[in-house]
Amino acid sequence: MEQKAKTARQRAREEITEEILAAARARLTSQGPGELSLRAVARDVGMVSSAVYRYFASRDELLTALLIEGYDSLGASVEEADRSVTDRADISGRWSVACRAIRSWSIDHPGDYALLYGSPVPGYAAPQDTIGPATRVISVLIATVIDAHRTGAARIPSAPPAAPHGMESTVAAAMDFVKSRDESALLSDAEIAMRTIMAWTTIFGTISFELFGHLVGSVSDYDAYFDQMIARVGHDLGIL
Amino acid sequence: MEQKAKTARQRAREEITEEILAAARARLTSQGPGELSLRAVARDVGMVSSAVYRYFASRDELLTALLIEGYDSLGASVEEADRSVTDRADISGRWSVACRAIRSWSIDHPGDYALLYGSPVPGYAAPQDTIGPATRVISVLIATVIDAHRTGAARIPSAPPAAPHGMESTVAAAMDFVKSRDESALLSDAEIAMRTIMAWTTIFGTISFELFGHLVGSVSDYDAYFDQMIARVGHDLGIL
DNA sequence: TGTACATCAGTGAACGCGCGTTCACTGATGTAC
DNA sequence: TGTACATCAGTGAACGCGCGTTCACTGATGTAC
Repeated sequence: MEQKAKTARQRAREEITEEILAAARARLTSQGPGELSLRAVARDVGMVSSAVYRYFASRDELLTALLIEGYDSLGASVEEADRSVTDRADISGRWSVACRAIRSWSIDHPGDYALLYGSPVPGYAAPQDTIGPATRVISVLIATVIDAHRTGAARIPSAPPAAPHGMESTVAAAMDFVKSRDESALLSDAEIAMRTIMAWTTIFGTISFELFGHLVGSVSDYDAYFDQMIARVGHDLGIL
Repeated sequence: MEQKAKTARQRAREEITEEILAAARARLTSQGPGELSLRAVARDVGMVSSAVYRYFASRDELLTALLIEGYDSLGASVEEADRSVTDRADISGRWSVACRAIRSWSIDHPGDYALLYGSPVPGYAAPQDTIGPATRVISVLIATVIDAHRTGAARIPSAPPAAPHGMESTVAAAMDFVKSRDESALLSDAEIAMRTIMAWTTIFGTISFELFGHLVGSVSDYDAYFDQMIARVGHDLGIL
């Protein structure tokens, strides 16, 4: 399939596909994904609406491509941020850099963020292809947690006295997920798994609250708040 | 303004206003708020689309009414749950009952939840009238935290070593909010304020992740997970 | 208690609009000989 | 290297649709005398 020289047609196709996606993503900034209009996107790109059908079979297929591109873009940002910490034993550095990368990307791509983490588009069900890209962020976080325990830098958090008993089955899915990726079995401690999911949820909950306007009366300095938050979440998780 | 006997007209107006709102809320379950169609709502109620304009001046006004109703409905549920704990010194009981009430309401009203806590409707800015109702939930949580400290049942959480210094201004808005409600100044400890906002954010972050499908591969038992989560969040906050 | 007028809920037609998708077409690009 | 045919990107018209909102109207309800 791989050819030495791409034909002009192939090159043009790839470029225009990207142009359409870029225009659609730009539209998402001011419009919800449910209202995303194929005709408007076509207009932005400078083509007639029917021409888009040479690239995407339907509006839903465009949405799917946007979802995948979005998860991949966010995932790549976070992975790159993590990789930028050359001292791999610097768990604290890796943690804050990764968390901040999530937030920075979200602020820079509010439209994509709403598509990925806002209310789902009614009548649209994301296909299987989106699952892989969607797990890239949590995978970086999990890897950091696992490394923290490998190097002995982490405590295993203890369940608070008020917590209900018997938690293994609650987070079993997460532990299976980690095991399936053969990341050793260190996350097989249920308490670590629990706290990792909580951390992940809190990070995105914070970003959603910030972007969707729920922190307006409560937080004065979003940057500072986020840094304070991830320090506490990392601490509660046992890695800071 | 208050009259002894309402006229038939007045009674009908109130009832039909409620019918329209109920139909709109039902629509929100299967449609995003951005796609909410006035004509569809009118059809559901059994009137012609123009008749709705006797009750709401525009689609935006309908949305505003739905927002207020939604926040009030959620707020009332949580307040009632809190009130149901007769032993006011039972902080643990009040905490879990209130948190569970938030989740129960959300699961029972997924459409309203998406309207309140999902991506904002593009091109629609919520007016001032929604602020009051929107603060009812956090007010219940804050009251519990304050009572926990009043009765001496709570610890003041300490900032983890990794946390950046100087946090007072970060959560100043929240502390002002509490002070303005004259709930004594006990939340004026910045660390408590910080942890309270984090708890609030985590609770809604969890519900959003659950309802929007992000926990599918990670959590096996949502009920159990939620209970485990609020136990830990309450502990981290110092009240459990 | 009865009449005259004012208020108001609901009707139905109409407005101008943008939407997703289909289809027959034109003309440029690519491929086989 | 040149020609003949196949592939494919983009056009423009058309389809049927639902939308928010306006408007003149009818008939029921409410109010003042």
